[in-house]
Amino acid sequence: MPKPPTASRGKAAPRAPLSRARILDAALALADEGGVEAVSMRRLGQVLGVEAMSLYKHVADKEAILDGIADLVMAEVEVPSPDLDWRTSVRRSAISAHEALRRHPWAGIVLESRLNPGPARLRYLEAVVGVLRGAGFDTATVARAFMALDSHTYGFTMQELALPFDAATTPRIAAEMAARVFADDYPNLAAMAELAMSGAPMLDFEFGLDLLLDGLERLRPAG
Amino acid sequence: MPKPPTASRGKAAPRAPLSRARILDAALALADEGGVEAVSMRRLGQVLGVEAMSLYKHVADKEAILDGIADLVMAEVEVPSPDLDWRTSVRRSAISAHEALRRHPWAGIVLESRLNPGPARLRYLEAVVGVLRGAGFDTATVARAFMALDSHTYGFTMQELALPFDAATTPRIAAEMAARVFADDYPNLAAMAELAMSGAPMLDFEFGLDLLLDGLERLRPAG
DNA sequence: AGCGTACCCTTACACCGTAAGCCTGTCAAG
DNA sequence: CTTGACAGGCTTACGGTGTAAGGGTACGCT
Repeated sequence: MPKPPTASRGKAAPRAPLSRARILDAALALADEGGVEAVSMRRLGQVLGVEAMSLYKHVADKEAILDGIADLVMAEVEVPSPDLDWRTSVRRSAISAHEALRRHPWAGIVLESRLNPGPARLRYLEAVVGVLRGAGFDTATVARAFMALDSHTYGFTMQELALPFDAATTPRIAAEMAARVFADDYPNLAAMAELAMSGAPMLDFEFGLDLLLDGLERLRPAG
Repeated sequence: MPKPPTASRGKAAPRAPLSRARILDAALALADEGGVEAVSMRRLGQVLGVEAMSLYKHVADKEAILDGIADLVMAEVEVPSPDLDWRTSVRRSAISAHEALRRHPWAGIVLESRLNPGPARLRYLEAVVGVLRGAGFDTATVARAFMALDSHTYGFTMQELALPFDAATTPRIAAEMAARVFADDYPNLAAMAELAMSGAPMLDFEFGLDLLLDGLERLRPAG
């Protein structure tokens, strides 16, 4: 006696019919709570009440799933608006990207290892490039500027996430690090650790961002 | 009849006795030619003429191996000298780090996911922080400046490596991309693709780097 | 001579991604 | 109503992964 696969009529189907979107949502949730290595085809199937192989009817690869959830994260970042002035527009979207990447700590690594940008990423790229061009930068400078800005966003976030402390626990761990590293061998790092112990915020995404934006503004052709 | 495990006396031993260093060297080679996913305990053992489990006598984990080879890469980067002026010193070491990461394309991702810096990394951190402090920056600014500089180094390199083209093949692939992306949907990206097709170098590590250094110089207390 | 021990091997387990093929409920065409 | 195609799920299997547990052996020391 096979258990009824779907109710014969309008009775609520025992499970929703599975779809690319449902798979990606579940994968995103898995990644958020357990990191990328927590999303495996088997576990994903389990969460969805389905066997692992069933996923392959809706998705080519595990790679495709990673592509998908990476783009879901990209879809969360605020696309720069062409209506604001270029600087605040780009600044806001960079900050928004930083926040999105922090919300999904696994996403940086995944995005960086992806070859083909998804639609959300393309939309973002298009908009940023558009705003920069609109600001009067020539094409070559736009390319360089974009690389610099995005490098800071990704690089900063990933270092930040790799750091062994989050904002809340900074002083504790910093003290521990200071002890390990102590004085003699690394005096300069010890000074940094001391600073961190004082509770001063060490992580300032906007510092580097503004350095870059200031520099770009200075390069911008008048008009 | 077990094959002679080691020659009874001075006859050249059939294999060197295995050691952490030998393991790391082999792992580094493996990673360089096949990426991180090419370094597995079994394959590593095979390369060293040894069974996988034997590695665990010299190394705690696979993680420890990754820690090790990551630090080997860090050891390749030029530590900033306190004798040069701060700017050229920091600049040179950033460029050197960029080159080291390019030589070992897998290293960026590995380094970013590592929690505890190895000795080479510590040496590098200590030196950079030292030079920045020597340049007159106060501690808080040193922390921010360092984060910004390192973010650019890592972020840029990783984007660069994720890009589907290297310098040589740029025009070809860019053309292909331009076709895929074509005009209507992403006019700005199309313009970028066109630029890339013209053969103009798109990747300029030093552009963003100098933006940051210029900004820092301006922030630097006089004297 | 005998012992400790450093080193390597064997076996085994739980997990991974996915190729190949089967089974069955649904639905449109005849 | 019958029939056939087919979509969407399941089963099984293969070759890979990291590593826990324990077995054996050859060397250096006393």
